[in-house]
Amino acid sequence: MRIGTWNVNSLRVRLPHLLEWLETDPVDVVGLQEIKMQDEQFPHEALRAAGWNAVSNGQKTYNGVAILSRQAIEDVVLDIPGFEDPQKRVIAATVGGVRVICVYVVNGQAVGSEKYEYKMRWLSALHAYVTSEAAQHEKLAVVGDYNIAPAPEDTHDPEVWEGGILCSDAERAHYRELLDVGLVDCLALNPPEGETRFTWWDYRQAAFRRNMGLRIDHVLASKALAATLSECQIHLEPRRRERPSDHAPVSASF
DNA sequence: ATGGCCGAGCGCCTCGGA
Repeated sequence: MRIGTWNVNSLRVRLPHLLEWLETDPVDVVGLQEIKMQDEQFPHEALRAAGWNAVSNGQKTYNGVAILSRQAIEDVVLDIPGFEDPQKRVIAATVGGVRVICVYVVNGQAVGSEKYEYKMRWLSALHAYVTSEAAQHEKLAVVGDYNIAPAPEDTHDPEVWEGGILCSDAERAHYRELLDVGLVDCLALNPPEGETRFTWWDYRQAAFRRNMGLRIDHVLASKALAATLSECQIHLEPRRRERPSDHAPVSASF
């Protein structure tokens, strides 16, 4: 099974890119982030016509997540149970015996800001949720836009990024805590062969062409699942298109 | 050209993104 993740930055704008990518690359399940639309607007028909089932947890303008699968989608849970949050950032479902949690982690804006404090609280709640899910599902994948670059080499310029937002010690401690639940960072374990380790590039300053990026989109897999990990990919084709998302899709094969 | 982004909305500026 190949499991993917992609922050599409508006599904309305990116639907043609998504359909083309799904046709080109043999993923079986994919988590989407920043769909930026309500569930009523979700393009179920276009996806179904292309052979995809989908469940979404959407909201207007901001955030919004979804899971797409060729196989049947079961046991859907929205949000982090027990954590009060108006922002739609989490959706979970079971596909082919694998529990998949799709997350759009809070950005946090600046270290020490109000949004950063929200990010800290949010990550604590995610940790509790993932701990509980890991206890119930041997095969678990937690995929998404984590808005955390786990290590200095996950930024194009540590001089600029170290200690700042996405790279602070507290954010990285939260990330390690998730791994300590018994999850493996698939891209870090099995880096794809190719020109980059990054998954996001700013729209400004020709950052993609110059490979000035960050590795912030991750596929985390439970040890039982990671034991069968064969290949990871960062799909650069969609990032090269006209009017791209600023994130590239990432996938891991099990 | 060493750079000056992009999506959304009660839109023509502001917010949020990372």
